Amino acid sequence: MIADPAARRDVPDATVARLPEYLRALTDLAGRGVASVSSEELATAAGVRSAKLRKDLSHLGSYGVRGVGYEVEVLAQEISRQLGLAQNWPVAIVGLGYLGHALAAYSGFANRGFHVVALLDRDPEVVGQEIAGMLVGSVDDLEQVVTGRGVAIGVIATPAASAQGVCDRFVAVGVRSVLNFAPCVLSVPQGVDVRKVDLATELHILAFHEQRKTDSVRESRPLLEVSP
Amino acid sequence: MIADPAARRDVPDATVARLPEYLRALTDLAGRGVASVSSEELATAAGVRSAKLRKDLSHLGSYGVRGVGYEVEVLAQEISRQLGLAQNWPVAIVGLGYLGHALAAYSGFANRGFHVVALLDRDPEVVGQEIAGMLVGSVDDLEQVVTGRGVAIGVIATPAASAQGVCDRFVAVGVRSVLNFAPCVLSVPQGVDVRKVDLATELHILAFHEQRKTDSVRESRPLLEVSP
DNA sequence: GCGACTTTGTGCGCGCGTTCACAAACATCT
DNA sequence: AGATGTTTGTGAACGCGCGCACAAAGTCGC
Repeated sequence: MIADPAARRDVPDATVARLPEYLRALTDLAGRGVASVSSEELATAAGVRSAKLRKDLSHLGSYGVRGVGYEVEVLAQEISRQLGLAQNWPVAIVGLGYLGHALAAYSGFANRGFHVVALLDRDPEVVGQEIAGMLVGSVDDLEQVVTGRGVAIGVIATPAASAQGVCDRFVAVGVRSVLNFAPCVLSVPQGVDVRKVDLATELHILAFHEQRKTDSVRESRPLLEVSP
Repeated sequence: MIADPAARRDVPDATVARLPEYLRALTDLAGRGVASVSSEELATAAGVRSAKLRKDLSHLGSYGVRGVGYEVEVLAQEISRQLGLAQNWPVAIVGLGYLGHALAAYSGFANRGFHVVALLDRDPEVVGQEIAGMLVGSVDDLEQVVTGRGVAIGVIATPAASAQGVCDRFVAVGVRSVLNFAPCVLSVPQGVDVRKVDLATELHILAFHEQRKTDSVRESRPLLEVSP
């Protein structure tokens, strides 16, 4: 068995944020039967520059061969291991509106190191329904379900008003990683990680740049002009 | 009419990315009848430090009063204007699986400066259905719909295999802002903005940190210990 | 076996973003 | 009106991350 390389700690956040994309690109290549890639090719597939990719990978250790490139399977395995996807993390989803429904049915979870072990909702109308082959439970049983099924990551897809309450209950029973889709800020004690995804935020950012584009078109006439 | 303040151009990307969150917090405060906030309070509500908030706002101009704070309505109006939300951007959503469905039904769009004007899918089974009060059209009519209804922002919620094709057709008819939910990299010509949201990516990042936590717990015994 | 070529891994400089700390500006109280 | 207190706006220092450019290390051809 190979011991952990020296470069264990200290992977920059910016690098960690890109590792999933590298892994996706590698899985894609492996699926098409590609056995080896250069940093240039992989970088293109992942939408970054090759220098950035190489520096990112160097933080994990040295898994390439100079003059050749990277073995797709080996590198995918290593990134997967570093991200901790060997463990098939048990995930619970709370709130099964349209978004929660989409998350429960998302194959990207099951296929990529995660296992949805619980669906919970407050609405008695929804509790008892079968979604994506799983029975929806009551949010009243949150503590019991989280503890019993060893949930490590909690996903909140409730309305904003309920989000903090659900989060608090997650934290109280030991969940230290929360993915929040509700449009609100969650306050958590130290040691708990919260990541937020707001669909409207992304659109707002696009709108900002779109406005700047149309503004500058109005100022200087030429259409479809590339910058000098 | 008030002329645009000097600080028009040059809003840093990092600041733009936070403006939507500030706007959400302000809208929240306004809804609760709050008329004035300090940078400290607003920063807490938005999940950032007050110094960062003030520097961000300073890029838009000077809308606060020293010794008092910011008028909620005024500031919300200004951020809204800067983000270009006065225009109610017409949005088209392609791909109405569970995720597309969720996006179409998401009230955060309609209420916050966006107007979903078209839903398109490839599956004849889905075309003709009514989703969120709107009839689903065929993706074959994409060009006609985009042009006819003046679509400015395209949302792609198709499987990865179809995403690039849809994107190319968007770009060909003049769409320069694309929001991509498909797990793949889209290549676009210069001048077109693409933002990507991958639900699995966020979970992967959480998994990485979660693994580091459990690793360090295994190394040093104490449970639920705060750092010194 | 040796030279030419290819590709990785990385040292270094630069630019952006964050944070600190404080002066300027306004309100309030006496 | 002047003193005191509060909060904004910002100059300056710091740190992180990105990109360049190259040496190191391997392959391939002869």
